[in-house]
Amino acid sequence: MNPSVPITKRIVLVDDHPMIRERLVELIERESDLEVCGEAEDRHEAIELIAATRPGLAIVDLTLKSSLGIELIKDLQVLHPEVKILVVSMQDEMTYAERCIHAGASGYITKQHASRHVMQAIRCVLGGGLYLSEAVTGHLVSRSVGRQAPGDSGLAVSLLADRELQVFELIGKGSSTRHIAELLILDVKTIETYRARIKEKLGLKDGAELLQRSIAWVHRGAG
Amino acid sequence: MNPSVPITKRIVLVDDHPMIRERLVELIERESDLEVCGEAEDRHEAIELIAATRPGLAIVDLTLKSSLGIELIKDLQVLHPEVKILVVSMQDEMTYAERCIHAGASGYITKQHASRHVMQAIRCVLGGGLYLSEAVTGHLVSRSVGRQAPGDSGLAVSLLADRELQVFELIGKGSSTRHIAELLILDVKTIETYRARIKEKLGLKDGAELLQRSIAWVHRGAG
DNA sequence: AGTCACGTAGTGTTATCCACTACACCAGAT
DNA sequence: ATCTGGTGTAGTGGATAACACTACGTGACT
Repeated sequence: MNPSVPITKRIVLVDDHPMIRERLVELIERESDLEVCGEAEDRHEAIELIAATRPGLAIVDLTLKSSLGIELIKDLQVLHPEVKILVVSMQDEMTYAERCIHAGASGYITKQHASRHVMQAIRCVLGGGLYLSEAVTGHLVSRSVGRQAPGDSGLAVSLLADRELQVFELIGKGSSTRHIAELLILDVKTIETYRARIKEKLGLKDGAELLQRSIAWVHRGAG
Repeated sequence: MNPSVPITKRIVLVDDHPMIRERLVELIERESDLEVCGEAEDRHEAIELIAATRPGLAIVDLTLKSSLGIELIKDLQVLHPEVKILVVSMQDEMTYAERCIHAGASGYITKQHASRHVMQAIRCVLGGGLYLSEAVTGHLVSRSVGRQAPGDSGLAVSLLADRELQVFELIGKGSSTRHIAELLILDVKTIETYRARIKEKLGLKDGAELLQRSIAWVHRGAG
């Protein structure tokens, strides 16, 4: 590890927006010790490319055309656990960041950030660190004070009791409290209690946050 | 109009993704007869900037933070009808393209397209033309040729007015009525009216159905 | 044998939804 | 040149749903 002869780190880009890729290529190639060794537009391409090139880092967009980015992250985690993953997403929702990290990513940054933050994130992740933008860290830290060990389950959703989870899922599908009550043959008041307990356990502020979380949960395949 | 001494065309960029802006700046500055005379991240900034600089073209992202893209186009159409507008959007839905053109844009291209298409679009619009990517034109043409029978619906969602669609999308993302009102800087009562009109147009019975439909729409377009 | 999480439900207050109305504006149709 | 209809905006008043808080039996773990 002689600093005067640094090893060139190889990076692949997975994003279906050419302009973003082009910009990333430029940023990366400008650094003498980094290079882009390939680009992919979807999950399939990405997996082949990474198998072929064995890069040190994959920069992945969350919202690929045909496939969910998060699935790609999980795949890569299994297939190539040594490849670091940095998520560059359009979404600023914390929900996504949490899921990505849990799925195995080492960094999450949104496209709202300037390129110098992106470079920072790349460096950080390549150096073995975990990169999260401030907004997100605040949220995550406050919820994982216990800093659970690797096995952890991570997702707060696993804190939910069975009935709570059922209700959570139904909320995410857009069912009203009344409808859920009828479905489960319970009093509306009982469902309200569940809602409250879920919000408490997941640290959610109001019904809207609960709704958003549950939608995300239902639509990005459970953990 | 001596071709050997072309007038430099001035362009403003309105997009909340710095990386996209950076890439566009690069592409544009590379052309000798074009220049970027300013950048904005939201509607307000954009309007001030355009009033101040009077560019020949504004390149506008549809999905600004608070999803006011279309409103911006309408504003500009009224305030500065001489400024051409090219929409560069993440959405490939034709619904949007159609609306944008109607609102006064002269071009619509998605970020999925390579930069050379973007340049083409810029040239086309600056030259006084209308630019649409193939997929979209096909759709528009087929629609203006007769089609549109009563049962049609094609997409019921296309019955919605612009504001209604905005609200519909925000509902699908789990935002509360209050939150939507704040985002769009409107009275809660106004949003309630939109909810009612959406329900009517889409034939939905209650809020839960509205919620479900909007979630489905947001999380897998069309339907 | 006592705490603790869970499933269930009640009370009272506050916020939201809903049905209806209003009105200005613009675009097409008559 | 006027009428009609869609759109963007907002209000009123009554019906519903959400929220905060409390309650209690049951089983589990310590």
